[in-house]
Amino acid sequence: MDDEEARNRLLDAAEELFYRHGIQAVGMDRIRTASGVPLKRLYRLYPAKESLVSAYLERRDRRWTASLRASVAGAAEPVPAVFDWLARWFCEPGFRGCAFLNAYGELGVAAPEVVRVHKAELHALLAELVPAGAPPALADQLLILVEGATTVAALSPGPEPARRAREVAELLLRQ
Amino acid sequence: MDDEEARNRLLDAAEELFYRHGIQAVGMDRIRTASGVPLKRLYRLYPAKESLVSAYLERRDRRWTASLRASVAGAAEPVPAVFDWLARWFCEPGFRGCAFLNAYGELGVAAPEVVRVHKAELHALLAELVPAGAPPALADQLLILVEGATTVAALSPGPEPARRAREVAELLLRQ
DNA sequence: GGAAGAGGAGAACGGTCGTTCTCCAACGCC
DNA sequence: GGCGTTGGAGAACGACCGTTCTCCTCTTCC
Repeated sequence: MDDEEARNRLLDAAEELFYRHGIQAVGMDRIRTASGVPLKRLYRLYPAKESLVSAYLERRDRRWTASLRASVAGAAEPVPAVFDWLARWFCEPGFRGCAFLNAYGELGVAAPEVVRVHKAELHALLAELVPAGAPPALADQLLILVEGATTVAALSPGPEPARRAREVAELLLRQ
Repeated sequence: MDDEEARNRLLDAAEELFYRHGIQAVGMDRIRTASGVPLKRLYRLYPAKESLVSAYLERRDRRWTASLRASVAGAAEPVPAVFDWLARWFCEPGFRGCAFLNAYGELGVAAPEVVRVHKAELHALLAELVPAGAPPALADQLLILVEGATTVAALSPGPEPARRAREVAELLLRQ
């Protein structure tokens, strides 16, 4: 097992455990057990828990954003496509809301920078999708719909919040 | 200091510390110091940290819901009044999003029951406010707007998310 | 084959957690 | 005043945390 595979295993274990149970509830020893990577190597690759947490969120941010962009890129109607993508996300087993918001709620000001970066990226992505002549507040309103659907789905998973938000978004686009 | 005042001091300290720093980050000793209530009495009134956490959230739920209901009760347009109330909440110093969602994100399935109860109450309150002839999905959509505005404001406090959500809600009501 | 180094397994360390216990001062009752 | 009870202050306890260290087993190079 080379360092790259060790990193993958560590991030897989960290993502599974941190997302499901929260960050403070999961100890480094549990990540060692789940990943099979010895503690010594873990601390060589990630010198402290904080850096493992940041790496977990950064990898998740890259995958999440890339998946959403890819799904929207080929769509005839990009804004509704965002909510269709959300509906599929909400149905994934183990879905438990936005990992970045969960981390921010748990860690507050101690949350890693990538939380803010992730939300700024999402806002920028939505701003790219709105038609050229639309009012500038439209991207903000779409962001509220995306965050609201995600939050509602966190407590009662399933595609319905995304469908309801999509209806509202289509109404906004027709205005 | 009788038991009732001790309880008030404990819940004040718990609310301030748990909401600001998260639940797991705050130890019982810190609550003792902040409240001035001795550890022995703390454990007589709340036999474990878990019960103090539940009591903190339950008191917050009662105050939050009562304040929102009172503000909406006297309004000519109840639905927009919800968002005006949100705008004032988002401007309070130390605002850091919904305490119940933060607790759920941190504790997951171990979160106390009051988290679910709080969200069900909010949905029921919104369902009372929609006009009689409105489509049944309207309350769900308003809930998405409320949660979305709260979530967006958690990361960048201020009244704007509530104003943007209010515009969308008014558009929904006109449909 | 033997020396030297890397890497793994897991014990150990200091600190902090939730919770309990010890000790003592203050008070009511006779 | 003497005595039993209550409650406060804070030490103590066992468990677990993040992190480091020890020890041993392999591999590699000559």
